[in-house]
Amino acid sequence: MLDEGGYEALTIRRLAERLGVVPMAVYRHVTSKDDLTDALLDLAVSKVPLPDADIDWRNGLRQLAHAIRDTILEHPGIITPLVTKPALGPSSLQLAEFGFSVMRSADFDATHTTRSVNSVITYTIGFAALEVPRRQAGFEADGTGSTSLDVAFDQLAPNRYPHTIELRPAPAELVSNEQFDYGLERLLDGIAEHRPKRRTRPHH
Amino acid sequence: MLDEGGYEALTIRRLAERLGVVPMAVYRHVTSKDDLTDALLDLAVSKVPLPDADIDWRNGLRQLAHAIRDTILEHPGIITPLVTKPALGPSSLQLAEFGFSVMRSADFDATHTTRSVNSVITYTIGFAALEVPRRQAGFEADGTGSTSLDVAFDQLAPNRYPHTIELRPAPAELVSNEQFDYGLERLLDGIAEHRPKRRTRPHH
DNA sequence: TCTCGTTGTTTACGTTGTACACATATTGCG
DNA sequence: CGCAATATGTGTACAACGTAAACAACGAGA
Repeated sequence: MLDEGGYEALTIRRLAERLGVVPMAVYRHVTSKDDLTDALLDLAVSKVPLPDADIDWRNGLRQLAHAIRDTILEHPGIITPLVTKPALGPSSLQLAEFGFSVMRSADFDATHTTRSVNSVITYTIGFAALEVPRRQAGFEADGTGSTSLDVAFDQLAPNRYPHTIELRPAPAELVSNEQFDYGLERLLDGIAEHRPKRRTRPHH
Repeated sequence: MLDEGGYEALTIRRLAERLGVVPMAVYRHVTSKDDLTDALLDLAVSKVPLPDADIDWRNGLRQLAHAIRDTILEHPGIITPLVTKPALGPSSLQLAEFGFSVMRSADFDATHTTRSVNSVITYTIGFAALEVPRRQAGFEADGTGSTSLDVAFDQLAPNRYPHTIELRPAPAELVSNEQFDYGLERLLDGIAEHRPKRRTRPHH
């Protein structure tokens, strides 16, 4: 139901109807809607596929970020609970654990490791969260050619938004893989700058 | 009302009561609650203070990011509509316009400019969005010493979360200025790497 | 067969957004 | 000034929501 109609489509009554049961019957299995939402959130997070454990740090974080974004885009309805709740269940921590692992293997110290992993995950969730409603609002190219964002651009006062008008980012650009990758790679670039350079390289 | 009790506290009926008026009277001024929410969102965004226009690109983007985060933290209730709606009103575009301006002045090309500004804004909103519920859930240090996240850590299986346990990020760390700044600076580092180096430097 | 825990049902309450018809207040104009 | 038109406030009503409380059917173990 979450995937089909977003979070607003998930109601106890509709869920019960789909199960061929009376609304209150649901409450024998979950203590509240909040409880149900938490479970769904953790379920979605648990479906994020982790990259191989022996991957190098940069590819590891990159693939992790892509896996997280892909999962969110497959389940757009989880965004509302995702940004409304602390969301640090076992599955979430498993994602962080993977990031910690690949960075420690690459000799990053504790501080850089925790902060970098958190930054990558935050960027990823933030991007995907903002992306979903924009996709739904039809920023993607539709047949007619002009999107709702195009219309907004046409009404901009040229003296107040000179660069925006000159650049005029294509609406589809804002929610593209390229835009996501750009920010991710710049973040990884910045993290790479602070990787400790070892003098001796023990080869086993 | 949004600032006091979050988005859930904002209801037409309570708003009407505060105005000393009957609920339906509100609908003479807004066409729907969605309409009201949009207006509040744009109002909040319009309060983000823009840095000086002649600032260098890196300080400009940094101050912009901080201003956005500060504003969100002052008005935590806007997060839900912020991530639920496309949110590209005039005020939002004004923030992007500022970013575009400082980067074009620093000789970044069109592609790097749009993508970098979007990345910084996305990271900032994402960080602040995830930060607010965590602050409310009491990740910040409370008098007793142990937070809800501490309790979660204590229950982790050591064989599945070895690095997480070893690193054991302090709960307050996750929502700190330091964590935010770290990711922001790494992103800016990465962007700086792609700044075109001019051969000739016209000194005016 | 009887008991008891698990699951489903019925009814009900309070809260939400808002449609619709009506009443009043305010403003602009001759 | 007085009247008409517009702007604003009111009363009532409805459908949908989450869920508390008491009750009924069920299946498994003794």
